[in-house]
Amino acid sequence: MSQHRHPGAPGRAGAVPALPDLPEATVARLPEYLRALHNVADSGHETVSSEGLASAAGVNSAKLRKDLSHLGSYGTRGVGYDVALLIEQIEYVLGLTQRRAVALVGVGNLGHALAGYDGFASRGFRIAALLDADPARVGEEINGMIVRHVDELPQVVAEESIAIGVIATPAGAAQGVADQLVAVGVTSILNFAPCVLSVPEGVDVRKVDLAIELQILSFHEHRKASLTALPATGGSALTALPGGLAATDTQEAIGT
Amino acid sequence: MSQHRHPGAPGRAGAVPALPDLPEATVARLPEYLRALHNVADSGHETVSSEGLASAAGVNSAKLRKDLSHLGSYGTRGVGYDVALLIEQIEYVLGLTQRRAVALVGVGNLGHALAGYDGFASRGFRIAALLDADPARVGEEINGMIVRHVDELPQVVAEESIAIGVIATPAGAAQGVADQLVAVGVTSILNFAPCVLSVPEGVDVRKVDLAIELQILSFHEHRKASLTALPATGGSALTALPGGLAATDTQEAIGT
DNA sequence: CGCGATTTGTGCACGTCTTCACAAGCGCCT
DNA sequence: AGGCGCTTGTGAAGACGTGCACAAATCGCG
Repeated sequence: MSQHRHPGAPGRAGAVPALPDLPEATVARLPEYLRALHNVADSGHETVSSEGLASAAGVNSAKLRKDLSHLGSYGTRGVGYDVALLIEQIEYVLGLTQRRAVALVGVGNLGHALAGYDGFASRGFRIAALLDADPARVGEEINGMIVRHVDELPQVVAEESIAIGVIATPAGAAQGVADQLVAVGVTSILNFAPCVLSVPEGVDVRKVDLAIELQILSFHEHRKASLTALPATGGSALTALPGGLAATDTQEAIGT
Repeated sequence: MSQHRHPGAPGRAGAVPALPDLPEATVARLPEYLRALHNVADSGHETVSSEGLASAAGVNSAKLRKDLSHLGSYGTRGVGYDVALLIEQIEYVLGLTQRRAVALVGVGNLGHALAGYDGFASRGFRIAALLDADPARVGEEINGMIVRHVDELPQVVAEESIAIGVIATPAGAAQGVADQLVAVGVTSILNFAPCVLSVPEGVDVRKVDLAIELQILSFHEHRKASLTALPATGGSALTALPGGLAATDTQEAIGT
């Protein structure tokens, strides 16, 4: 392993240099590494150690090294990782070498915000279409784009070669929209509606539920409260939490 | 074990009936079960089997049973789970018996949408304060609430006894806001800014990064494309994905 | 040219999560 | 009252993810 030759990234023509099938946990962390790497690059460093990158990404350095090793990584012992090269590698693996077009269905409260979110544009995506089922919303202009009716999905997807759909409708409408998306060839869905989607095999769904995140935090609050209520000496239950707002993980000190 | 007596939920006075410390993976799924249970309740069923609830929540029934067993669960063999009782139990464990107040910092694009998101209100939370650092935004009314300046945090937190903060600022401002939140006694943070927060021990942080979710989907798209490109017979690469938009997981057929 | 400082890549052990498979328990019907 | 079918709760096995600790590799310096 690790003869110094780049297996896939640079010659980005035919693609298909046999993507290694990474552990899901690793895949989920690669985007975070990518973001951290861009920060490091912006701060002028050409290389970064696993330690430095790990703390910038909020993980343990051993985990980071193992993750990177899975993609046949590009580090140099005694030196660290070449920032530019690693960015290129991760972007390649994540399929971000070309900007991906996504369709956003549901331009309500949340959809509106997503349509205007520039974090998508800066991280490899292009919102290529806004769609809604409500005729009252069709025609509205958001962020320079016109909202079209969801029934135009077939044309829209064909025009823009869209493979990813984002659902930001109410829960009741989500399954229907998912079916429509699948029917026109979308194979990845990001679902913001609080419901389970059922899709054919081969279609990937990820779900983001804002209330669930809060509920998980609520559990920990509850547990913390029930612990500080009994134990002996501690004192300073809910109201205290005195000074020390200092660091714990220390992500500063990146390259150097 | 499992003598039929409710360890904690009903007598909701003194609390502290020794929360069992659940596996994190279980905690992360409880909110989904809760949502599914409300659906079941709305459809009129009084009991539900692990199979039924599991498919409504999009998980495997063995996993659901084990999860519920961790909280000393309330099922009856041969019958299933009492829907109302289970709802009460899970809400208790998640600390949702009283509505929790949260402070939302950052009323930009995304923050605006979060402020108007009714999913919070209906799932046990109350947005008790909107804050922003930009003087131009202070005073604005959103959804019946007035935006206050972030420096008023100490008063706001005291007034409303807030323990959870939501950060929806740009990445650059997030760490500063987190420090401020921690300083006034907030012990749980939901972070929408694309950056790592460093906080003292005892403070919980959960992160939601919308672009990361898309990048994970992008990886799977890339992999699917690189697989359908080579293999022999398949054909129908990107453009096809013919009919069959049918079900796979089938979450319908809930109780019955 | 060799040596020491540094940092990656990884074998191994450990812990957590998932899944299977089945005994124990419950209600209903005869 | 007894038996039968259904469903929970759980032990045990397996899969997966994590973190330690160290050998291998590279650089820079004397």
